[in-house]
Amino acid sequence: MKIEEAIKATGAMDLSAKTVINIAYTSRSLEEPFQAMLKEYDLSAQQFNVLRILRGQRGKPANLSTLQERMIDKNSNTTRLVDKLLKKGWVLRQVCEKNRRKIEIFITEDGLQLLSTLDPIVTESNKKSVSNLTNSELETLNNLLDKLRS
Amino acid sequence: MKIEEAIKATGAMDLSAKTVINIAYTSRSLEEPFQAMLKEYDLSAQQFNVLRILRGQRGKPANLSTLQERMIDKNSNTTRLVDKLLKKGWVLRQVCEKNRRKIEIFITEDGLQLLSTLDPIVTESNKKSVSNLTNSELETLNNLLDKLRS
DNA sequence: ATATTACATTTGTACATACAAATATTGTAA
DNA sequence: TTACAATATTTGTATGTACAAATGTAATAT
Repeated sequence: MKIEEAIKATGAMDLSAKTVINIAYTSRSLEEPFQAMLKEYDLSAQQFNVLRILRGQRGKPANLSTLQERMIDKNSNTTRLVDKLLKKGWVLRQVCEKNRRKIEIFITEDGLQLLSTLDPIVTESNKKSVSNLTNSELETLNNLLDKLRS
Repeated sequence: MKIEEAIKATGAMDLSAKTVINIAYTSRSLEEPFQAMLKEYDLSAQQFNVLRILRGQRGKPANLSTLQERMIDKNSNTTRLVDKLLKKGWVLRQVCEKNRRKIEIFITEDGLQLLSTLDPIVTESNKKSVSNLTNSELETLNNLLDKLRS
């Protein structure tokens, strides 16, 4: 469905506005079902994002600023986000010995286990999300988005 | 910048995952400065979205379910969102005479005035957001996003 | 050594969001 | 006409988010 119909726009939209809205709208339409799925595992999208970043560290700890830097949705309250993960036993938190201002955050075995359970579900969800486009179209789309941000 | 670099991914990402993340990431990168701009006018992105939908009604009232349906970010609490706009004098709310379950919401003159002030700023912001792409690329991008959602 | 500045995180506060339950109104069927 | 289901919105509660101020630590200059 064309974006104008999707949002039931009244008048003609200029190309820039249309594109900006299309990106936001498409993003939301993908996130909604994904977040609903995560919720069954007591995870928010942000928490999931943090767990994946921690797994990507392969044993190396991450501190809060690293997490913030890499998160898709930047948010000043990474502390409380990590609190939630800690309470559920999916991460560990300890003061860095070399620089006691820093906090080192690790993913736990339970956290890794949870991600393993989610991996196939997430892969399937992603595949389904983009199944209307061919690989070549997906490559084009990624290139355009990369260029748009550059 | 390629999305893998932007989020500092460790391993290779499959095309579906990459695309889904690219859309979310790009969307956020456009929203952040836009929301910061709106904030100077004491508006959230959602509130702005509602005001524009109401203007699009050209005098015809909208009820809550219409608003919800058309909003980019679906949200079950349109009531409270409208409360905020009401408190700032940008919308009016009255019970529908024909069906007293329904609430009719209108944009006020002040609300229209605010949007008029914002129009050129928003247009400029949108133009700047997508200035790295040619018109032809923008058309392609919109088509791909439309197709992805279809 | 002491003061100053920068850094990293936490906390307070206000606001936003999600979802379920409650309320009120309308339409329909027995 | 009463009861019941459907519709539209509001409210309660829990959780999430944004930003400024506070805290604690480290590095640098005086």
